[in-house]
Amino acid sequence: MPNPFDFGRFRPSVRTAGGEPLSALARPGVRLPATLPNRFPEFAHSDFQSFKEDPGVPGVRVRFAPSPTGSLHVGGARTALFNWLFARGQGGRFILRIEDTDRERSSPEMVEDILDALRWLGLDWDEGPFLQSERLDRYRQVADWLVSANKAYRCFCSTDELAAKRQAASASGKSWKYDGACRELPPDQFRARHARGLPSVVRFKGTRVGEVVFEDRIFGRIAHRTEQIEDFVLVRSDGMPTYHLGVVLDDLDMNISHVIRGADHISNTPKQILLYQALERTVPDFAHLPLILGSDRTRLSKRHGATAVTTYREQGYLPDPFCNFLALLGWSPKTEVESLSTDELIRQFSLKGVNKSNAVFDPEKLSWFNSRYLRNAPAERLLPLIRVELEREGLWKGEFDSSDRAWMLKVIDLLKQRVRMVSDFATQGRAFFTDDFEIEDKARRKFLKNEALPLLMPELAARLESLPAFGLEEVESALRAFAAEKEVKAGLLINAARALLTGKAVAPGIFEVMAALGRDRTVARLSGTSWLENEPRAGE
RNA sequence: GGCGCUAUGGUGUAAUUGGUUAACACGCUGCCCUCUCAAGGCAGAGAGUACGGGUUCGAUCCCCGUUAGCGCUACCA
Repeated sequence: MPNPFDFGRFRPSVRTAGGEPLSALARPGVRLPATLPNRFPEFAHSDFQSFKEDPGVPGVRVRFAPSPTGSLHVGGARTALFNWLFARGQGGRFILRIEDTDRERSSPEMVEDILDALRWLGLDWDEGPFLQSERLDRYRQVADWLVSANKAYRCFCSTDELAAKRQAASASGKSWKYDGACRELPPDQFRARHARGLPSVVRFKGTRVGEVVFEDRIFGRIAHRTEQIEDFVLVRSDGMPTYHLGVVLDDLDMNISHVIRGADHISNTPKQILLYQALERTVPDFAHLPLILGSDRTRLSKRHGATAVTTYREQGYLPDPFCNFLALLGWSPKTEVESLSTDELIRQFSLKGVNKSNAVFDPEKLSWFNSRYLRNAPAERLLPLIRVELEREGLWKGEFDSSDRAWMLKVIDLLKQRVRMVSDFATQGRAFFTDDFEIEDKARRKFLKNEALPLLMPELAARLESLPAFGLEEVESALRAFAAEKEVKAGLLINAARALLTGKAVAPGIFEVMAALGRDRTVARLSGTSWLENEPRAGE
């Protein structure tokens, strides 16, 4: 097995135009403040001061950091999966963090929803979930330090002012980024505005020479010139940290070794690297994952149908095939075998197998994985899942899991062959679990039109009723003998029986159905005549 | 608009220190099996690797340009 650490240790660098490392320009003697009381005593390596002295050792620590502005979608699930697979494969730690600094859009319900979805997928976390909203003091503390070290500054420009400038620029066809109006505010002006109680944000004081270069584990070398990186906001006027401050500080405090996240963050990475530099810390490894798109090659969204993981759970998809399918979006195993159990996924996953191009989400293939999994799963495993579906339909009976358990397992084995989702057991298999079912029109049209049937079926029922035993073979030979005797094709009887017994045009082999239903139910349904009365309406 | 990234059948992905009939899976078509539908078996269609140049005996692979798509360009994350 290839060693996933084979590709060497990439370190990003920031260089001036002259080529010397930017850290050489950093002001000497600047120290971080003593850390606040640790709000996360669970962290083994979270001491912001000390871990720098102890590089190398930590091992793999990765994280998934969704923001609770919506429920977990397939893109997020794939990101979580890859982090989890990497951690599990490396014997590392998988940490869950909730980025809820956007007060407007975040909600506790969504946090629960995301946790639920992750649990369902089987992606268990080792630490967390940690909420950024509980670390506010820490962000402010570090932001203050940054300001005092002249690596950030307070900006009094109002959003209106900025919007106006941006407007003006775009009106004349030019791009605009923050002009640094407050960057070198004279002390007296600063004091004056401060005294007036003007709201302000904290902006990062970026350098304007050289370029930021980093080696992405997946995309390779990525370079940005620093001049195109504006002085981004670190702390909003309401005191809440922005994403950039949040991620960097959290990844530092949580001692994250590999940042594995969506490629939509590639362009943010240089900003964050600058921040790491300003904080005088080493930078984690970055691995950006290609994005998942809808069938029209635009970013997956609601109008592409289901994007929330919970929707798939509700529709009867299973976590294992779901993860298997997700893993194949952007990653491929070394071998040609695509159907992998979660354990095999862990064993085979490597960042080296991840490609760079965006992938289109194909529900058909997901469905194939799901049906394949269902077909091969032992009935015992499926029973609890099916129970949920039957309960939802009001079809569940206690005996199914007690006195009739053996029978139930047999029925599951029968039905699982041609099912695509768990919910199909309750719909396609309804007639096995209750006598209250309808004969679908399609079955009527296909199988019940022959005029001889109203006479034949009750007679067949009588024949079956008198059978000494009601096993597969007895039933089959009885039906075939009856067909021969009446000089009709066995298929005519078989298909009519299918419609009468299951209500469906599609069902398992008819003799298996009869054996599973048992003599009484089989005879009753075949001899019943109610189907003659409800003719389907004309035109249907 | 600026900046960044990407580009192999319809979809997901393989492939070669540059040399293969460009491979596998989903989907699709036909046949077999057969009591329906799946499954399974067999056979097939579908890309000449976005386009245009270059380097080379030879390019999907290296270089340049173009195009397209996506991402970033917020006091969202």
